[in-house]
Amino acid sequence: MELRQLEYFQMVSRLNNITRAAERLHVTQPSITIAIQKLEDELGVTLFDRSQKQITLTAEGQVFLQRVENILRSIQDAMLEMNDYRDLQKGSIKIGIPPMIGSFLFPEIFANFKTLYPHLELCIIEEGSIAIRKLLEKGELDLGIVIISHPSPLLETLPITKGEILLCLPPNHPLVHCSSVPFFQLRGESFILLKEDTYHRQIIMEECSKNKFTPNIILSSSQIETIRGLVAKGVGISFLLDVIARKSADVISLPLSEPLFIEIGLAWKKDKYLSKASQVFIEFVKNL
Amino acid sequence: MELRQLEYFQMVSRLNNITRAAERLHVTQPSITIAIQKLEDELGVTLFDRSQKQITLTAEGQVFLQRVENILRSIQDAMLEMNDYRDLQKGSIKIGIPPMIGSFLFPEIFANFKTLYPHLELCIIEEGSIAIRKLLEKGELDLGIVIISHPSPLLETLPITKGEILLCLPPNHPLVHCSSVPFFQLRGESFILLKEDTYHRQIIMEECSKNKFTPNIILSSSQIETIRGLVAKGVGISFLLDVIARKSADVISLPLSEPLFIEIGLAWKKDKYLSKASQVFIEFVKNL
DNA sequence: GACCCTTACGGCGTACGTAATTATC
DNA sequence: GATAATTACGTACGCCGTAAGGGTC
Repeated sequence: MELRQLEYFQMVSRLNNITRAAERLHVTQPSITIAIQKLEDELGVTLFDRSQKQITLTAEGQVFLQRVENILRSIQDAMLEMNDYRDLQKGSIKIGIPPMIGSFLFPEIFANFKTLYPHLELCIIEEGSIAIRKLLEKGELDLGIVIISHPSPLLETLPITKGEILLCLPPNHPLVHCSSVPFFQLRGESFILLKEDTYHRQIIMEECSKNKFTPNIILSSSQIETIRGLVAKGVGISFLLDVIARKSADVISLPLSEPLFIEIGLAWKKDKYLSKASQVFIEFVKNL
Repeated sequence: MELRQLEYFQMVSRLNNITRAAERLHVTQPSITIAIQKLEDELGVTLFDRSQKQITLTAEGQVFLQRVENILRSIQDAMLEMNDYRDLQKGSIKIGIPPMIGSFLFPEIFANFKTLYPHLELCIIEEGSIAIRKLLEKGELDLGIVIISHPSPLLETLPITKGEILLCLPPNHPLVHCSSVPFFQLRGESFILLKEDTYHRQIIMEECSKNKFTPNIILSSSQIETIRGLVAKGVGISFLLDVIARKSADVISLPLSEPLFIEIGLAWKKDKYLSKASQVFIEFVKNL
């Protein structure tokens, strides 16, 4: 059985005339005669009554026509849907966003992208940056926003922006009047950090070990807003990205004497197939 | 787009492996590679991720697979249905007919059915009603005419008609002038019965045991005509269905004092696939 | 190096078109 | 005799199989 035969059959059924059907389909009418004969042979039924000059569907032919109309419509639908994907009328991107970065960078990117590509769905996975990297490497995410200072051989990256990690203090903290703070001075402080699965935390921990002390971590959260609240209340100190810290009126943020810069970027698995939608997103980010 | 491409696509999707798919489909694997490439070209989307050693469906591919599974199933269905019709044109029904019932009921049904469905062949298996029931339950018959007073959990039944079992006597028998005969009066008679594999015989035997005697069976036959001849010659007495007995001029038939009724019907195996032809026959009998 | 997919190429089947034939009104 | 379907036949396109080439683990 061939689709062509079904299409011929459908047209002949509609027109009750092989010659007209042939004209419509831009083939000669013997082609249609043969095609339908073969179809009938294969099915083992007579689809058309040829006893009159004008051929008409038999009872079996009518039943088969119903089926064929359905089948051809389904195929049409499937092709149209694929066209939609091709033309980006459809498609979804699974993208991982870590809390620190997602909270300031993503809303902006997201809004702009959606106005350009309203049909594309962005499926957001909120995880720590280390978890996101693992998911990317496993191929379970299409894209992720990560700190690209720790490059992975499995991932392709595209820088988006840079940020500085600032020390965040309660307003009544003795250090608030310094213009910058050396890291070792934080030795005795209570630290409030992001959860273990983030590079942000890893960076702070590395600084501590460089300065030969183990931080007193009194709390870990993955919610920026929680951390900020705790710092404001004087529970402890923390570290936020500059863009976030600046928006926080109730905490004081200061640069470190040896400033900590991080580079933020988009990442995806090398050599993995990227859906058209993901490719478009990468292009979009490139042109920011 | 070609059906072959869709079939290849489906198999590759299922196995995630072109080589295996090629083996299953009895083609070489380049054929599949090419077919799928062309499909992707036509659709304008990438269906498979070929970056790993093992190819896997892309997001678009997964969507397309759903569609394709549907389409191929529809086509399969359409072909199966046409096969059913083909069987209607060339097909045959294996139907079991017991002697007593077949001899009066079947000729009439058969003749009418044949005029309506001249293409259908009715293949008649003549066996006793018990044997027919067993063949039905084994699935070796499509349909059977049986006495449905003894229902079977494996069989579906459709009542056709009822009949009364009449006592048949030679014209010179002392009981012929009675209007009805009590069964116990037959104690000393010579019985001529149908063979062991019939319910008809079983019913008579049950009556005997109810009346506490063992019949003197001098002969068993499966031929109604033989039985009738023997009764006419005065060899013994027998029992025939009313419709048959009435047509027999050379024997006298009388009702029993406690009349024996049987219900006759069409039966077929539950849950067994019924060919279109058999379905048509059942419908035909329903509308008698 | 083993496995798997893709590319290259030649043969063959077959679907198509042209032309002739048959059938119906 | 006109219209329409079928049959007959030669061509040409395209699918398939064989063989070689590139990737990945």
